[in-house]
Amino acid sequence: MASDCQHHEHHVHHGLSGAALGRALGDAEARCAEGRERLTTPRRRVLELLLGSDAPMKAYDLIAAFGAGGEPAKPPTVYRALEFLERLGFAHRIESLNAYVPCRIEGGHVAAFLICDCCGEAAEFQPDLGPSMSAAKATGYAVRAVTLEARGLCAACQAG
Amino acid sequence: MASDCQHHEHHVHHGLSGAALGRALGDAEARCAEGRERLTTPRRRVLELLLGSDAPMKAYDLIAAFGAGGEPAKPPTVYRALEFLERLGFAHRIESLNAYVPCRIEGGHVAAFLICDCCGEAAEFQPDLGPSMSAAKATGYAVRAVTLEARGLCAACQAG
DNA sequence: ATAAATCTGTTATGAAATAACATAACGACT
DNA sequence: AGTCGTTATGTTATTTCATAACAGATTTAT
Repeated sequence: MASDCQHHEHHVHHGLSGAALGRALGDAEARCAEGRERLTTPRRRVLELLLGSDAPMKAYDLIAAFGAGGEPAKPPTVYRALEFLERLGFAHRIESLNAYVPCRIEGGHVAAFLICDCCGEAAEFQPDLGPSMSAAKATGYAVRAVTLEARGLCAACQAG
Repeated sequence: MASDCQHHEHHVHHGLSGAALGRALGDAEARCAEGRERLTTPRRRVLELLLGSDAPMKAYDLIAAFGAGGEPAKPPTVYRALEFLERLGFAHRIESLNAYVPCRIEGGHVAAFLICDCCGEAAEFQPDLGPSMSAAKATGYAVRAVTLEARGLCAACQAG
């Protein structure tokens, strides 16, 4: 997390738990089945950890939290799971944080984030990239993926 | 660099040398003087390496290339210089590559890049972020900095 | 059943970045 | 010129992030 702030009371907590978490995992399972992909144990576990978190998680946070009894995972276990989750659109990597979040937006989309430098929250949103990318088209580039990360202060942290 | 391609003949080479490099360094020196900042020896050397390169450079590329006689720099030397160059707008970090480029656009601006996954070229351009960021405004975020990185294939690598 | 493909477990290593503290250079002021 | 506060550098060590390589297990299709 960034430079921890004092406004956490004001913050929406994104982490899922209980039935909501179960439903999200079930949805993921179903979407895997459609695509002939397998939500195996380590993949499911990493997704569960991401969905349960209120903030982006670092790879080594996931590694430490992986085991039910507190035993850490080996790094490749988690990195492979993250690779899978990203490929299927269940998770996104936030480059400027070296951290990961579960996807919170339905449907195929460009991932874009508003990241609070004070409390560490990362809010996913859907940018309208049409105008930005028309400049790119002119150069002849064939764009495959776009990363957009905006750093600043969330409403709660500005207020505090 | 990415998965090196065979089309390098088609590519524009961005690296400066000779008089052009000298002019660019002189400009930087002048801009520093205006802002009461100092383009010291290690800072100047790192900027020189970036300006002379045809592609984004990794920090450890810079570390290895730093010494005139082939002696590497110590990591903090280069990381501090990069921090300075970014702060003054002389260089940009490309998050999705862990690499750095000299700034190639005049005036204060948002840095955005088109990155070729084949040849490793990174073209800086000026995005129109108005529409994308109106969504952000609605959430109450105060945005301080924006990173936009588009991955794909440049014109030359599509052709080849 | 068996082959091909995919996924996992494990060891080890490589790459990227920073912490901490000592020393040196600069700028402003008297 | 001296000296004080500030800014920059030098150096050692460590931390953080990520992947290579290969053996073994599991799944899927035939």
